Amino acid sequence: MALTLYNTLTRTREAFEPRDPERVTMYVCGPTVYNLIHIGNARPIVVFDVLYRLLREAWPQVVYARNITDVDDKINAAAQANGESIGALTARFTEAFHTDLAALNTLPPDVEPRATDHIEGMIRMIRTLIDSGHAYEADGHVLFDVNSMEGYGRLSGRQLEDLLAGARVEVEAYKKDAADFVLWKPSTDELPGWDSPWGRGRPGWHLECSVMAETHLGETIDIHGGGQDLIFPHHENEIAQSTCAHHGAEFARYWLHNGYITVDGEKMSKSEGNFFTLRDLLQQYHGEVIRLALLCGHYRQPLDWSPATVEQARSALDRFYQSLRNATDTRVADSEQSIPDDVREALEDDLNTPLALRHLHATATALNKATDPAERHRLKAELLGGAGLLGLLATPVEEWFRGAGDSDGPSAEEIDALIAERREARGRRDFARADAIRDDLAARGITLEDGPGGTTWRRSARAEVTGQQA
RNA sequence: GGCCAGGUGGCAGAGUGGUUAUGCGACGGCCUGCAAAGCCGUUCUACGUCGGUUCGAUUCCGGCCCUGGCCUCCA
Repeated sequence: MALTLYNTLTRTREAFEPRDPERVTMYVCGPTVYNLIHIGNARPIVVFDVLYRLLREAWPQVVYARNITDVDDKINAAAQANGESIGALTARFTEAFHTDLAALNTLPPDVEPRATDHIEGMIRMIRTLIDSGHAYEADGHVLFDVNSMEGYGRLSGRQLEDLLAGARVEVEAYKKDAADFVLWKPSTDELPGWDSPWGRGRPGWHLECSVMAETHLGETIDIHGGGQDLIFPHHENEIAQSTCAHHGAEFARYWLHNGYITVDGEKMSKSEGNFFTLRDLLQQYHGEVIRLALLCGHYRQPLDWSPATVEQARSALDRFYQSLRNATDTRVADSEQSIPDDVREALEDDLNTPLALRHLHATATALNKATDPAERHRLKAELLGGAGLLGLLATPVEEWFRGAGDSDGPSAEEIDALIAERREARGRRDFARADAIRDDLAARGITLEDGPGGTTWRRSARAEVTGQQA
């Protein structure tokens, strides 16, 4: 497989070659579980899910780790604000995270380590860093000494002097250098804490990822992914910790970062408040619609989120599903699905999902046109296989059309009865009655389609219903 | 101030040194009792701006303008 990936570390596209072809490793930064994730948080999950699927096509074993951060000051604050225990809060939002992601048809990672299960490893790594002169204890804290490391700042492309010049935060007096970051900090009795050689305390943010990657994937991992906003300081600091703790061994060979979701051109972020939670979006749209919306643009480009973005994704999916619905004459077993070369090649080219979708559209068009049974079978198998690599078209066709839109419309039983009545009316050539039934259903959000195999129906998209009423 | 992305047709969004992206939308036709879906065709002379290189640039180089981001928690 000729996979090319853009590596943030070198700022170039590179041919991907796993360190060990028998065991490809990928680590993606997961959520801090203190609230519901928003669509911006979902983007990397979906993007790297596609990469995971692609890698699994080419290599026998891919180990994908995605962490859960369940110790963090934001968690402490949220628990206190809710009057809820920290354990209950993190359990609740971990569960919510899993539920929301399942709706997006993402594969579970092979390992989902939790920070609180790795405290021992963190303490061990801190000790190694202190012993090797890369960390120091000061005022109850343990800090990483950025000046002890050659090449600090390489990933984010910045010099220590620049960091100082731009520092907007008051520098703690105990830091030797303003850029030094916390590995361990003291906890009060009320806060979560663990005993350590430096007293009862809790880990700094960046440390957990270094330790969990080491524990589950080894000292050197192939791919490390996350959103662009993690490049600095999070990933920069992970590199510092891991590289120094492993005596210079390379931490991650390919660094991948997805672009932001924006709203009206501005970055979506929790602190700005301009975000949509995935939970809310799932109330309005099928998970596949949201998934496709995320894949409509290249992963490294910003993606502006608006109702139009999602409606467009829905239209595209309707088209794909319609194509499948028009091809019920040929059955494709799961084992018969095949990935078209052009779709695979588009994804191998730094995950060019828009180009892959273009090929999928061409496949759908060809399927709509094809008359030869063998060709129809092949095209349907390719449409399903190609879409499957993107994690799409996973919903049974009838469920797609009948379950879409508002759920408070007429029931399937009522619709079927009306269709039967209408068929009878059409048989009598009583078109006035037949059309009345169809118009009545249309007004209630149901579209009828008379095909060679009889009449099928679909729930109209919400926007269409609104549009007709307006 | 330092650093980094990006500016493509009505919208979304790939890509390429010379030949159709694609989807959505709009318009016309075929099909249909009429529709819907599908198919065919058309539409918008698309590539921020000014120079340069070139036989030829949206595509390479440089200046400029604009937008967004990072330098602080953030996917």
